[in-house]
Amino acid sequence: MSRRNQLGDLQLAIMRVLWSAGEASVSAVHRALWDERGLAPTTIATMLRKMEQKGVVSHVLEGRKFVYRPETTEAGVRRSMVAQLAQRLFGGDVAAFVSYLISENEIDSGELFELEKLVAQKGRKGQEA
Amino acid sequence: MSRRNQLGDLQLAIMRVLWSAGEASVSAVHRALWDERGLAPTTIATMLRKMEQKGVVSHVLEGRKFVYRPETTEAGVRRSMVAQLAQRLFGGDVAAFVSYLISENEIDSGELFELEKLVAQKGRKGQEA
DNA sequence: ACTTTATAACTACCCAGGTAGTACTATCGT
DNA sequence: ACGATAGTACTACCTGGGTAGTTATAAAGT
Repeated sequence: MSRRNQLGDLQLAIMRVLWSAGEASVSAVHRALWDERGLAPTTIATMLRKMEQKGVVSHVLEGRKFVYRPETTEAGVRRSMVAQLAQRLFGGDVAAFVSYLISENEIDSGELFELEKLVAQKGRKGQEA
Repeated sequence: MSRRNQLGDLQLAIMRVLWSAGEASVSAVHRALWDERGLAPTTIATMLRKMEQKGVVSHVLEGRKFVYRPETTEAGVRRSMVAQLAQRLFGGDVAAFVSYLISENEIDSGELFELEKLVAQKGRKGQEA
């Protein structure tokens, strides 16, 4: 569940297409990313092949084209990638990570209010257990 | 301030040594990381050379050995790396990032209490402005 | 049937992180 | 003076992300 879910930038972009579409052919992915990246179709195809070897997508043959499906969830990828950064930067201490984010970044007060509620809620849940 | 501060795992480990010691020779870094990694001294030396080309460290000749100094701060590196992940995963929305972290990860209630204070404090500061 | 066109496979690069051996040089101990 | 030691430089290799050309194949149009 770990190394597998560490994705590069292009891989993430491709996964986003697959997650939102459910499944997509190479050319569909290519079209979806064309404006944002302008890559050659073969680049997309190569990347998808590499990603399949890695296990994050799979394909089925449909007519004469490959239709790719995601084999990992967005939540899982987020979890792994965040965990890895937390590990790298804060020795895995997520709370330290969060407090760093709050203190070092500009978060507007509306967002902070939402966070306050979220933290309070979580806090109560923690108390129950 | 961007690509430069994206560091790999070993690079981060080396930087931590330099940050905490202020400066260190190759062999000092090697010794400091020996238990944790067991790498060859030449590996450390090579990495430091690569890091110097990148601009994150510099060296001065002291006697017959190179003494390396960090040329970037821990805060800067954290900022860049967190920003990059926030970009990759949440389109740069740090608040979304934080709320994700709080909701999806196990943070114990003591830590949450601290966070609550921190958020409240930040909230007040935001109100003033 | 023959050409265009779509699709996939293979191959090849580049870059950066990571790992380390080998070669050279200077210094140090005897 | 000479061999061991310490230190750097150079070179090489592996991996994975990223990018794409070239080639093979199959389908589809005329």
